[in-house]
Amino acid sequence: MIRVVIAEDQAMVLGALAALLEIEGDFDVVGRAADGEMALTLCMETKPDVLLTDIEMPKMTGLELAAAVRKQAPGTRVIILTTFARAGYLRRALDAGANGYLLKDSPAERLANAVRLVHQGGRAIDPELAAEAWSEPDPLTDRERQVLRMAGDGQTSADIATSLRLSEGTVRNYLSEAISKLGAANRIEAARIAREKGWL
Amino acid sequence: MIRVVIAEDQAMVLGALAALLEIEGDFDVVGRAADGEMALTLCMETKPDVLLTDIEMPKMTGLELAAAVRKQAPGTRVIILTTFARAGYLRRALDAGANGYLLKDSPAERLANAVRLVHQGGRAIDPELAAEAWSEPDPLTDRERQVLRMAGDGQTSADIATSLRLSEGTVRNYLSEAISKLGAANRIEAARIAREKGWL
DNA sequence: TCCGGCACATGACAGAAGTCATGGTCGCCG
DNA sequence: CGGCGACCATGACTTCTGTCATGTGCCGGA
Repeated sequence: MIRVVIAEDQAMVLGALAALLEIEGDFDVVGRAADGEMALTLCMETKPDVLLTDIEMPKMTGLELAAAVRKQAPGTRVIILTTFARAGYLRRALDAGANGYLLKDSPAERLANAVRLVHQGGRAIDPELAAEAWSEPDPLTDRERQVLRMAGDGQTSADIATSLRLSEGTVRNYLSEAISKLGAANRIEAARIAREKGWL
Repeated sequence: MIRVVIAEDQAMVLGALAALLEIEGDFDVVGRAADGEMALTLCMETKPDVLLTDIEMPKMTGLELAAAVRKQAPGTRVIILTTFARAGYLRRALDAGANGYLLKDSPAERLANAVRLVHQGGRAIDPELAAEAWSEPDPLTDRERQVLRMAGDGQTSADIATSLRLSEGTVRNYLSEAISKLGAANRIEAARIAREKGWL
């Protein structure tokens, strides 16, 4: 039996994933956590073979959790399971010591196999992502990203200029460059595109 | 046996939900759909007792799907299962003829009971949401909503005016009214607020 | 060392966005 | 019928946005 802890903030999905593994017969779900801190505690108490975790959770993200588990419960191997096919996330997950990275978009059958593979010492990277990881990199500079994020929340150029202690013209210029780099027609579209690519 | 079709765009979650129901013993998952159109086709072919559907899906939203199923497969009862505790969604779901509305945040045990309840002719509204449903109603008119949605995607007033065969001034006026009704400072913030409330 | 490339920064100007006053149409109620 | 309120529609006016020309400082390669 492979002993598994699952961390996922949507209770319904958490329960469903547990059912999905238990129906296979060779998994024992020894812990369920609704946030990162609870997951870390559970991992230290139960020393599971595998931790399956979402990224976006309250209190501690799955990426922080992966790093903490690697330090404090080194026998446990970590699989990240998330909605987001963002190249940046995969890189940070591997840096944090994760042994697997799956997308919620990929078929359910893949989950059990990935857990088995990682338990045996292998790696399980979602193929959809492995390709995308080497695709177009974020073209935005730090300032452009910062300004675009604020503009996407509805702040005016003047608001942003005040917050960042810049002139209004400068802010508009960053936005203009971001708009041009992303092939957008205005700040709204630019923010939407950047968000979709995971660059904000 | 209660015959169920599930519609959910994240394949992993779809599979997990199916496992969750099948493990109970009294459900038969007769169809799985990754988008709204596929779900509608499946419902017309298999005439399930209950359709369990997400809201945000490609091609056809869960709300549109609920309305279509009510018309074209009236024997099938519909439960909406979604992440979003937005009052506007619940209201529109009930208007569309849904018999249940569950949140992915609520415990997994509740799902099976809700499906059984709805199958017996009852209603299953998530208690977290039932209270919130009677809060502030959508203040936007049809035109305002339509224009705000397009503006929120990054279209300019001129684009929108052309699409809807209006003068540019009219479009700007609708946006101005929406901005004022929502207490926003500009179209971007207005679109964000409306989206969060489930009014778009 | 000198130059080119890059990120950062600014202001002037044309064009888009937001506000306001105004008027039209429809349905509803006294 | 007449008045009222809600929604739809428009143009004039002010404010905000997006673009462009310009300039600075910093780093790495020839």
